[in-house]
Amino acid sequence: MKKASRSGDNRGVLMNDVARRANVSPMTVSRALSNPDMVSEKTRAKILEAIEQTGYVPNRLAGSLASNRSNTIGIILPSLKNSLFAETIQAASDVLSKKGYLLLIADSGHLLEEEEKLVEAFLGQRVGGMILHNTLHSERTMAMISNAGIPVVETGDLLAEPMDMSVSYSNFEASKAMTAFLVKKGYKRIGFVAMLTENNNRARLRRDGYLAALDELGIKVDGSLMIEASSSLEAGRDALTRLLQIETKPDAVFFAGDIMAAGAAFECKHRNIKIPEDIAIASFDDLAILQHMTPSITSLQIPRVAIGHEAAEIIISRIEGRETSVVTKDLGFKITQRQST
Amino acid sequence: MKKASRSGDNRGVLMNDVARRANVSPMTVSRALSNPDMVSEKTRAKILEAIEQTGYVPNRLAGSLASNRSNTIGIILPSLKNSLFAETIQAASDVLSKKGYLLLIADSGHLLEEEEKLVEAFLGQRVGGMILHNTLHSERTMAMISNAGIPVVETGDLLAEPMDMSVSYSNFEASKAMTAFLVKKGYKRIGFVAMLTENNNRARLRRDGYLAALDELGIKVDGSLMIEASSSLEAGRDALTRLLQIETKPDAVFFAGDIMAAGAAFECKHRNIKIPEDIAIASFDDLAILQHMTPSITSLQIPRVAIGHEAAEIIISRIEGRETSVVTKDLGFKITQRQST
DNA sequence: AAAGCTTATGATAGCGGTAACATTTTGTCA
DNA sequence: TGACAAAATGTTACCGCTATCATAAGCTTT
Repeated sequence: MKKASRSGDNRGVLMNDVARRANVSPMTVSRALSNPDMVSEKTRAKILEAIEQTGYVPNRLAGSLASNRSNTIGIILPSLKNSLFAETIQAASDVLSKKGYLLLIADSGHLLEEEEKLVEAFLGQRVGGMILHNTLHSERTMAMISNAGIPVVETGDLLAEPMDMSVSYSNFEASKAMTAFLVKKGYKRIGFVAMLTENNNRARLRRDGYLAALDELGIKVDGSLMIEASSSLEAGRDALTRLLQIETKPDAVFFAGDIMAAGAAFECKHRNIKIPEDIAIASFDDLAILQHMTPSITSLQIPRVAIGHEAAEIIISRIEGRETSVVTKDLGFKITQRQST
Repeated sequence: MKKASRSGDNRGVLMNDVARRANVSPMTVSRALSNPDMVSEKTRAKILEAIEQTGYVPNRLAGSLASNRSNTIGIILPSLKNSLFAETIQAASDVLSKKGYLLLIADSGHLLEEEEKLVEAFLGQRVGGMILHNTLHSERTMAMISNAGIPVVETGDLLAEPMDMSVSYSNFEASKAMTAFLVKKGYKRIGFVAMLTENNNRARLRRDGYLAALDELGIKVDGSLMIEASSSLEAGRDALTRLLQIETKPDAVFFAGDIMAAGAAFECKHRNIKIPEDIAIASFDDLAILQHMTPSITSLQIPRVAIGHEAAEIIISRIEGRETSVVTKDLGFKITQRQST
């Protein structure tokens, strides 16, 4: 269409154009935008009018470059497929956009090296801070982050020694608590369905919590009651099916991963197995469907929204210079007993 | 901690440092990174080594500013709360990150003025392209976009006259098809639960599709069979309850919004209403749970993944200069008949 | 009304890269 | 082997904005 010559390109309205129109220097325009109080009311009005008239949109790349400040925050999740992170993202996004920050999002597909690449890309983009859901990182990832000196929050699990900051709940404690809850309810053979543990520390911690609870309560662990499954309805159905095939069936199953419990419940209905009479079911997460199902399903409420919220808040605090002594913030969890146990 | 003086600040390793270490000019380093073939193999090796040693991470803000090219794409959704967009986001993200683009994400909360602000913020960030799910925009939004001259894809509905490009399916046709399907199945009084139509063109189009089908098939519309509800399980249950209270009850209900049908199915189970004997249920979306429920629920399959995929592809094509003649791409839909009808 | 402040605005020099053009090195062929 | 094109590298200016310091304008104060 148009010649692509450097000088000829219309790159749009510049701060300079606004300045000329308002009869001030570009610097004053800059101030009017980022430090309104440093500019007299009259001048500000002139400038705003000029902006309006010209349709000027400040170039934040240039701004960030010059000021060495950025208004983007990066978030890396292990996956976007599951809706699970939706609430967290939304919460973070709410807080951030309210304060004028933009959210860069990416998923690592549970791969450490992919996370590494993404961290590098985000740092290249000079994000002001990062939220990482995974708590397991490559050496280089950690080196790059510590080198960058930006605030970073890890949200996947409560960390005693985070790279920088940790905002979460304890997967171990949560899992342990639910297991103990089931034991106290009188269940004797409690099955455990873990998420895939490869590269997923949360999955391991949940499994460890289950084991710790049994151990503490003096119950012998039966390996055949423990299996792994991916996070999906199908996997949940599958897992249930498998557990029903072992010699001495479980009287309760604790699904320590996303939406698997719902899948299992569907499978029970399908097979006409009564919950909780024939088998009790408990879930780690607390998706809306779990409480709407018949019977409703006992589950652990994870502070998804709070995590997004707090992570964003804490990063902003740090970016804006408030010294946050907080390094680790435990947002807790809650067990909601429902009809399934 | 440290003095915050401009010169004193350690802003990290610069291209210059790498250049010196590799005994070349910065420009050669730049080329080695963005146009490897323009640099001799030997030099490239030296440079890569220097980069490795120094841990240099190119500043893309500076790069984008100088080259007037950006590696970020923005996506604005009406909401992140529902998981609904997860698949689309993931699909887009996959394509984009594979090609080295980063995804900026934000939600407008179904508000046109919020969308406007976000578009401005994205343009300020000089995104290379944008994906907008909403198809209704403020005047200024459209002005800004046309002015920016970047590729923009609207994905919420198939548009005859998109601002720039449209990648989607026809909400109207889909809704009409499902309604016709129910009619053909022999249902006489088909209830319709719409999403909230305010600021939501898709909601209106779906309603219009329902009306058009009835009209075409010579069925009189009964206003009492049409209600609006927000997108949630609760709202679905509620809607069903309301429809069961009218004098002449519907024998089928078409839920034209996200997850409402699942809510309705739960409510039926709760009230011991048989599906499809007492009432048939059809859903607009096709979430995994719908096919796992008992009975499984007839629904419309929306090309969520394809939309994200294609939208991203087409934007990249345009950014990279390939002239895409495509303006509107219809990805279609599919009705999956299940036990509920 | 001049001195002494505070407040508002301007001039200048980068931020860290890349485009465009200039120059050097290398390779090729008569 | 000299001439010349192609390939590799360097030089310079500038992308659009902001930090910093300098200057001008407004306000007290006595």
